[in-house]
Amino acid sequence: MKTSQESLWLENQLCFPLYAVSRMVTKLYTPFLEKLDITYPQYLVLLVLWKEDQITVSDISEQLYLESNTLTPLLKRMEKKELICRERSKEDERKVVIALTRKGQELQKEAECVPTSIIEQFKSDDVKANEVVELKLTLNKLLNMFDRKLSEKTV
Amino acid sequence: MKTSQESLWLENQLCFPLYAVSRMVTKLYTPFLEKLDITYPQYLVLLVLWKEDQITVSDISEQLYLESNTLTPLLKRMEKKELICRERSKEDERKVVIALTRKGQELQKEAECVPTSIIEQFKSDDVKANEVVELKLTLNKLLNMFDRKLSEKTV
DNA sequence: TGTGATTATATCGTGTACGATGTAAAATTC
DNA sequence: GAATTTTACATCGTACACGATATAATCACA
Repeated sequence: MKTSQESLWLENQLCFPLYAVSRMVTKLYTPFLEKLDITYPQYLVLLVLWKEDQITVSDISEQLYLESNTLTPLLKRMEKKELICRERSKEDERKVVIALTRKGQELQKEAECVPTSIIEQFKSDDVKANEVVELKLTLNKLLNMFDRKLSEKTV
Repeated sequence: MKTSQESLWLENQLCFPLYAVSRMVTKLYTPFLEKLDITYPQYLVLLVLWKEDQITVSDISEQLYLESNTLTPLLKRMEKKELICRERSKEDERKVVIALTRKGQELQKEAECVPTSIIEQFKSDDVKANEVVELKLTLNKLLNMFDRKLSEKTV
């Protein structure tokens, strides 16, 4: 049984390795994304748009769990780089439709090598492939759980 | 076998749930930390200091994997809140020693309930306790691996 | 049909993160 | 022991995150 003091040790926390690994993985992407002149959150937006183009800000918001206060400035920066277009919907003037430009579409080909390059760096003697698979499964379960909790609170 | 297109789908990425869950867990802490008038990274600094007081900025940097460009302003804000003292070391004028104030020490008692409150929220029908343990183990392995890689590059 | 509630996005302020660079003290080298 | 290198922090600029709030368009319904 852990004492209440011990429960406050950094090495006993789950949250800390989650926070630290997340930042380190983002750093892994940086050299690859720099070549494409994009940041990691911008890459995530592109992943969403490459799957489905011409979607609203709130569609992106739902998929990435980022609010408009984060997305609006981020999307404006992507517009300035001419990766996307932002346009008010005709049917519903509240909505803003995000569409890939030619440049944004063409970036997909250049990005196709990124995922395997990253996975490569996860391989090591200590961390087996099946552990990484388990990690991803558990994280996705947690994500869905937190997602449900959030929507329950709104209702 | 995944196509190169499919490898760019958000749901096939490992990095994304890592990034999203990390942010969500930080949000879980917010209501608890707000009562203590601290942020999540400030809480991490306190965790380090509660274990070992009177350490240098680079000691904290090593444990949290945060550089001085992040820590210096963060520690200054904590100094303004009178949680810590920042003082140049007499032996080595380059070093800055961080020490808890009385207020910073006393905050520990109030924080002791936080870890269990958070763990409580991880429990769910979908995510079993042993999965959370596995998650933590794998994340720590990855953290150590990336840590080694970083130090190799410096050498 | 008007009017209050809801929705979709934007703005503002604060606090991280982090690459690049600066600076002064200490260590190393010649 | 002076010059060079390294170390320990600090500063600067840019880009997220996010709580709180604003605003305009749409919806709901009395």
